[in-house]
Amino acid sequence: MPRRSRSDEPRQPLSRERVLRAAMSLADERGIEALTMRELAGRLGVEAASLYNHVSGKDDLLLGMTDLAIAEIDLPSESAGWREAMRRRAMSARGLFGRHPWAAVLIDTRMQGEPTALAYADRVLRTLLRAGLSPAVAGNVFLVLDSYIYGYERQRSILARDDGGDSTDTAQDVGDAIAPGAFPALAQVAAAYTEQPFDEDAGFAFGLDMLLDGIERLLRAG
Amino acid sequence: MPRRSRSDEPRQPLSRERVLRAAMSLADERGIEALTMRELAGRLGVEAASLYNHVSGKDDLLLGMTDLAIAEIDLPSESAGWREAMRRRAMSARGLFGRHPWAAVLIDTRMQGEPTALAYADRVLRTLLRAGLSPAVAGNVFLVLDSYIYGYERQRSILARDDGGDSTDTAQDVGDAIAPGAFPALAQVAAAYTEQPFDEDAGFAFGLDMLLDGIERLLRAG
DNA sequence: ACCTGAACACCGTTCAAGT
DNA sequence: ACCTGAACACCGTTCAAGT
Repeated sequence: MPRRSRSDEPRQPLSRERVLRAAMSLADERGIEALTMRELAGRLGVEAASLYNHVSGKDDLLLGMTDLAIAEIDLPSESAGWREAMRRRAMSARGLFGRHPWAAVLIDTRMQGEPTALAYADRVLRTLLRAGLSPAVAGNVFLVLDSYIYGYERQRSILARDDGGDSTDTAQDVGDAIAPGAFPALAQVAAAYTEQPFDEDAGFAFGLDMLLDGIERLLRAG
Repeated sequence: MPRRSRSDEPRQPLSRERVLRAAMSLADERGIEALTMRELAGRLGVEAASLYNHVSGKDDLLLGMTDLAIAEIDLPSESAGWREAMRRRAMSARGLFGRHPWAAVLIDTRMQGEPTALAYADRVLRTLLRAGLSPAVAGNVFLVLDSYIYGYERQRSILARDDGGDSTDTAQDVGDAIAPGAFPALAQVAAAYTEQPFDEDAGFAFGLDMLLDGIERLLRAG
């Protein structure tokens, strides 16, 4: 018995595009671990086996989602200075993580030599080379910046996961969880964030600007 | 029919400790995705169901491994200066990732309020507070440093994964994969690393020192 | 050309039964 | 107290059969 597609939407033909978009929605709403071939097929009004006509397997599905996610990151503008370009792409990546919480993990684990990723890397490296860095240093700077951008999102999501609440709740929880006097430095920091909530965007910019300052000094020196 | 334990080792009684150690060995040798309850049980000469007498489930197993991994990171020495202490813990973490390739991912996804993790955080924060940072800034600095330390390992492992070879091979591959003239900046950087291999440790220290410089300036200013 | 139905080889986990 | 055997509810994937 064919499952009817939901509600009154006209039954559209399946396509790779539709499968990938549905997978992104499912991952957005229910988390990446809820994304199974069977669940995804159900949402599309189809059996799991049918998906294999449009993606070659789950790996290919995740790869396609990764590609679409990367495409959502702003490419650094050609005209702006390198610092503004790097800052914009960092902030744009953070926006992406907000819309698609699974994106950081998937880009980490699934990024391959897809055209979208190569084009993105080329644009970033071109900006750094034009700024005056040698090719070897430009590559290292790219690696360092991405380490921080993706690493911060991972750390942030860990801290936020402890409970569904904001950073004040997390700090409160940490403060409550530890025995009085057991971890004084940790307790002191937790107390500070209980009074004054941690600003995730400002906290990100704090480290990013340290790195950008370091690059700027490098350019002035050499 | 009971599976005999392998070779001529005397059959030791199972324990949480032995289960965790065997899980770490298995993950070291065959990768974290090869770690299944059934496979682990087989290595211990036991059925999968028996493991549940010593760990409450796979989550608990991964959590226990994470805890043991964190315990392998050197705690910053009490006597050394803050910069030396932060540098040493960063390098110690990189050594851990070399011994246990799964550690970075697991610490990212599984770290919780375990005593080992809390003790570690307390020690790091104490060092930063003594150096003269306010509690709120110390927390932010901790977050920024860990973002970079764990983020670098993730990026590094992605680049190294393309092939089993070293960075020169990766650069060669990237150079070969792209059509001539398609991604000129990327090609230029790839060419540079084909001539002169990328030094992963130096590349890590490059970004780490930028952050430490930033913290140092912060301390001097405030 | 695309979807279904049924199967396969795998998971993590539970639980009564053994010792 | 600890291990086994067998089952359960899930996975991703394959493939002959339908249309």
